[in-house]
Amino acid sequence: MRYSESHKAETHQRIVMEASRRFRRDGIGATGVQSLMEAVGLTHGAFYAHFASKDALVEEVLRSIAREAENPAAAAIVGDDPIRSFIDVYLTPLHRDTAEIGCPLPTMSLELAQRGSPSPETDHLVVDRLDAFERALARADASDQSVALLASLVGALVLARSVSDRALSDRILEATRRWLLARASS
Amino acid sequence: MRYSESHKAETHQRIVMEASRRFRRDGIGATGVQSLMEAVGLTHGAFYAHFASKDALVEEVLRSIAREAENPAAAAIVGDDPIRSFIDVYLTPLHRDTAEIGCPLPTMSLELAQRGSPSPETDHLVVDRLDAFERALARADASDQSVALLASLVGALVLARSVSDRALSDRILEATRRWLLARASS
DNA sequence: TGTACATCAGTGAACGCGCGTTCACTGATGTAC
DNA sequence: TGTACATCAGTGAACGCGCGTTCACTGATGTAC
Repeated sequence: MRYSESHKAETHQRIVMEASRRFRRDGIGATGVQSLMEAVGLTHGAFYAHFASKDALVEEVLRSIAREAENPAAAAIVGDDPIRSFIDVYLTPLHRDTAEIGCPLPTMSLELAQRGSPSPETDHLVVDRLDAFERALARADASDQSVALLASLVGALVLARSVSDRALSDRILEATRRWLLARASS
Repeated sequence: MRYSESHKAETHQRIVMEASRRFRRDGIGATGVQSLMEAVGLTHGAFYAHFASKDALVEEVLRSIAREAENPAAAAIVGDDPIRSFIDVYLTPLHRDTAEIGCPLPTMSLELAQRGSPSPETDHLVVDRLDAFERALARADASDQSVALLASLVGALVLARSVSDRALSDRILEATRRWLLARASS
């Protein structure tokens, strides 16, 4: 069946977006090509009309995430106190429970490294975030603080998503948030 | 072939220790039963003379890690300034590059959660660490600070292991270390 | 305007592979007679 | 002391399964005549 001119590009984009959500929610390894294509409404064979391999999809998803400014993690770098806003949005139960539209670093960064494909895409995600922090901070120790802040945020989300005790998970988010706001807000 | 009385327990322990290293270095999913048993010098079939399943091994490894005090992450909670010592040891290139004998949280915690088996073992690892911090801190905001400190340490190690640029990786460790020592040391 | 052909996104069976797991079997050693 | 048997850690072939990937094929539509 032949489709309208934009049809392929639209399908392509739907695959990328679904993968982007699943990679962040379930991880890359746990996202199979077959179930991914089923979710998009196609059979697995069609995948290779759009991507040379799963790794090629991973790269495109990373580029797509780096591009988008709509994810909660990126959207909050605005307002009077952008750092405070970012912390407030990042360390919420909502962000913890909706990994599929959240920051890719807590879920994907380590897996990308363990997969052994050291593409510079991960570095870009980290560097872009650090640059945004440094711009918003504009302090003497902005460089160190940006790094420490990002590490705290990512670590808190990793731990909050890892523990099974909901109360402990909430405590991790709230305590880190309080502590960071007392020390890191500009 | 029948073996000496302690032989089975020794083999059992060798499997647990090898798995403990591999789980932390490569991840649980990436550690296959076959290659694990090969590393111990046995065939894969023998695995089930020691463990009911791979999940049973995972649980025993977690218990083993919680028990051991020899890993660098736990060993440093001593001396005049135990928090400082801990930070100094945790945020080193050595710890980053020897995940197999390091803290299990950066590598294993998220994967345990993603596997969907919410055993309380992960929670114990986190709670034990937090308790140790609180005891060493003994300050008014010790609870918040313990959580934020652990989050920073875990996040920094996750990020340092994720980026491919070695200089950036070193910078993540050093900047977080400087920032934490200036604010979190007791 | 009507017919023949080219295009190509998507189909679905099949590929080799490694996974966790099962199980009939081996054979060196400890124990019983 | 010598022989027969029981034990059981470890062997290795085989299981079903899902993975990523390949490929001959389909068939609705756009284009050419």
